[in-house]
Amino acid sequence: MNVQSMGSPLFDTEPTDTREAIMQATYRALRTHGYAGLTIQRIGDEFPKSKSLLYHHYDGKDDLLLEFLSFMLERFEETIPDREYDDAHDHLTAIVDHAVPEDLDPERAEFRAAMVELRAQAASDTAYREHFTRNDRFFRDRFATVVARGVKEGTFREVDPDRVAAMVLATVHGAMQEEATTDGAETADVRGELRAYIESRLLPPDSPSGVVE
Amino acid sequence: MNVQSMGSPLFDTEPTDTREAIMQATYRALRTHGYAGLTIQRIGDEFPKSKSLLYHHYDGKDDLLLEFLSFMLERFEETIPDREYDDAHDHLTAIVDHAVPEDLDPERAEFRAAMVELRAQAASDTAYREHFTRNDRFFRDRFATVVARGVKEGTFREVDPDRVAAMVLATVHGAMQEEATTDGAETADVRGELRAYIESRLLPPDSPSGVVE
DNA sequence: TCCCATTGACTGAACGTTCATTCAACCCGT
DNA sequence: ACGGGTTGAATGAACGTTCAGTCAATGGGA
Repeated sequence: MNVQSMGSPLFDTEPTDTREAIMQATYRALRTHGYAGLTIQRIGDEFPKSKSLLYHHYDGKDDLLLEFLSFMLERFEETIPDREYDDAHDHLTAIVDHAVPEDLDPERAEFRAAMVELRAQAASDTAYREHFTRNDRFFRDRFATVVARGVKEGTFREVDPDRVAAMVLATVHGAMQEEATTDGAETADVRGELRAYIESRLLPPDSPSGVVE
Repeated sequence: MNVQSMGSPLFDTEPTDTREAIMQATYRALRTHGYAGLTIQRIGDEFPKSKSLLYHHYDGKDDLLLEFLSFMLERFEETIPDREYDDAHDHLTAIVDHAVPEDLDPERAEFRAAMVELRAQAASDTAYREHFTRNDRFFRDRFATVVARGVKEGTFREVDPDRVAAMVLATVHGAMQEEATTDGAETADVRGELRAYIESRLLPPDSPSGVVE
C-alpha cells in the first residue's frame, strides 16, 4: 500500500487543483448515488471543502456538470489503444478486446456505467447530446482509419471503412450498455462473435486468420 | 382527422381505466421533461385529474415508476416481428430491419429514446436492473431461436445461435442508444453492415444471398 | 319505493424535507 | 492591508407525501 490505498488510477491520484478535486468528487458522488441522486449536497460531501465553494469555481450545477462531462469524455477517449501495430487486423482486434474486455475490473466497470448514465441524459439534454455526437464521431473516425489502412494494405477486403466503423462502434456501445444495466450480459459472446465478424467479413476469402502469403 | 388528432397509436388510444391514464400521462411527462425532470407534479399536469389521485392508485413515486417500467417493457416486447416466415434468413432480416429501421417515424423514435433513458437508471437501481436483465434475456432467446432454426434447416452455417443472438442484440442496442443520444448516428451504415454480417457469417459459403439449390 | 350506510374515486390545501443558490464574514499568504 | 479562497448560515422554490373531506354510485332494510 502506498500514499493512496487501493483506488482508481484515473480518479484517486492526488488532484493538482481545486477544480480537479471537484471533478473527482463529482465522479465519486455519481458512482455512489447514480445520476438521479447526484446533488450539489452530495458532491460537496465527497470532497473536503465546503459545498459553497462549488459556486466559487462554477456558475452553478449545470455548468459544473457540463465541465464534468468534458472531463469524463477526455478520459474516455484517452483509453483507446493507439500505439503502432504491425497490421490493421492486429490493431482492430486490440480495439475490440479493449472495448469489450475479457475480464473487466470493477473500477473500469464503474467508469463505463457512469458513461452510460451520462449518455442517457443526452436523450433529453441538448448540450449533452452535442458532446456525445462529437464523441461518437471521434471513435468512428478512429475505427474507420484503421479499417481504411487495412483495405489499402490488402489486409482487409474492399469494404466501406465508415460502414464497418459504424457497426463496430454500435456493437461496442451495446455491449457496454448491457453490461452496465443488466446482470446477465453475455459480453464474452459479443466479443467472440465480433471477432468472427471481422474474420469472415474483413479478412480475404482464403486466409484463415493471420496467414502471410 | 379522427376522434384522436395525430397521436401515438400506442399511447393516445383512449385509456380504459385511470391506472392506464396515469401510465400514459407518465409517458408524456417523461418525453416532455426527460427522466431527470420526471416529477409527480409533472405527471399530474399531464392528465386531467388531481395529482393526489396518484397516491390513491400507487404507493408512491417508486411504485408508480416501477409499474410504468413494466408497462413500457410489455409494449417494447410486443413489437418484435414474429409472424411465420418462409426461412430463418427472412425472419432474421425482418428482425434487423425492424430493430434498426430505415426511416424511423418520430413517434417510435420518442418511444425508443424513453427506453434508453429508463434503461440507464438500471445502472444504479436494482429493481430496474432486474427488469432489463429479463428483457434482454427475452430478446436474446427469441433471436437465438431463429438462428437455431436456420442452422437446423441448413439455411445457416453451424454457428452458435446464442453467440450470434448476443451479437445482434448488442448491435441493435448500440444503434438504438446512439440514435437516441446523438444527432449524427449512422443508423443506415449499421443496418447495412449488420446485414452484411449475417450474409458473410451465417449464410453458407457458396450461396450469394437467397439462392435455392 | 324510499332512505341511509358504505364504498371508492377524487380533490385542494397543507406538511416537512431537500433542492440549488446566495451572501456576509473569515482566513491567510503576500 | 489587500484579495482570492473558503466557510456556515440562510433563502425561496420545488420536491414527495399526507390528509380531511367531497362526490357519485351501490346495496340492502324498512
